Amino acid sequence: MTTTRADRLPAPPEGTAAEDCGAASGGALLALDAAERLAEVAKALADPTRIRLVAYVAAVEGGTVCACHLPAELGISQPTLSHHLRRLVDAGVLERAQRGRWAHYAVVDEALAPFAAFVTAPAGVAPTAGCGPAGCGPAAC
Amino acid sequence: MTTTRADRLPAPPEGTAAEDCGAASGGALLALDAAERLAEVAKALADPTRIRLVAYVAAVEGGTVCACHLPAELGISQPTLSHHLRRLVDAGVLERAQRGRWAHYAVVDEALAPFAAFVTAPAGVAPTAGCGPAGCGPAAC
DNA sequence: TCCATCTATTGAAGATCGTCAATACGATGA
DNA sequence: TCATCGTATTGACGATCTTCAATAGATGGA
Repeated sequence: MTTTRADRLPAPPEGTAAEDCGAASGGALLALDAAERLAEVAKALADPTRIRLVAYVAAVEGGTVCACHLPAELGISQPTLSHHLRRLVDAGVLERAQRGRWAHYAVVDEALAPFAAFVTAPAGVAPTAGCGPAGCGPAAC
Repeated sequence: MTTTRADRLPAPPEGTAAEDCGAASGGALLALDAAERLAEVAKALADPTRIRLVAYVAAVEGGTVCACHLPAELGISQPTLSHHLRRLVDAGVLERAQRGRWAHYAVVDEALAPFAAFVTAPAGVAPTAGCGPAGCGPAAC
């Protein structure tokens, strides 16, 4: 049973372990639908190739993504590139404009903003912290 | 072939499409290892249950996560909860301290910071934008 | 009209993931 | 010492994901 850096965690005050479990009885977790939306963005980014694509699109003026060389640079095939771009568009992370033969992409900041807020301050998106029925936790469960 | 909101993307200037492809010849993508590290955090968060767990841990004073009620509240079994917590710890998103029978968790801000920076400003983590060999892009490829 | 280019889709295969039942392990209290 | 509690691990199953070969579709130029 592995233990990480225990010293990093504040020790709960003596005799208050049960209450430390959560301030409010019936404390709520983040709503499932909100969590699912955040998880969709995370899933879209849960691949190094897609991370690189988003970084690339964000950095390129005008957002043209050239399939002609990206597959070689990314070490993937053209259909795989198309698949990843599709995944990013489906998740709303990128948006796509077709101009003639060429597809142009842009990062959708509005799609990333809630996720950025979440990873910057995870507690900020949770409703009242709590851990269930009153009296839950060490010494009480 | 779906088209998203084309008007959101700036049209490249006339006659500059090729150059729009990227400013620097041999333009680099984000390094693969950097992308893999970012993708690891995204993978850890690519599940609504783990999103809720991280939000919960961040919100709870002292970070005690009570398995006694969380499975029911999350709609999962105790082994699945344990699995998810393990995934988050392995990814470095959470850290864990065992105190007697009880496990205490805390969010590792340092692990989330690079990812937060990435989703806040994806272009900021890419090296010089570019799209490969000089002259790449519409009209040049 | 035909050909080239850029991109998307389909199908398949292997890998990974989320889930739970069963079980195991360590800590604690009687 | 034994029972209970909180948590972890194992194994298995179904679902999802990543990949590429083959192919298709749209656009543009000759």
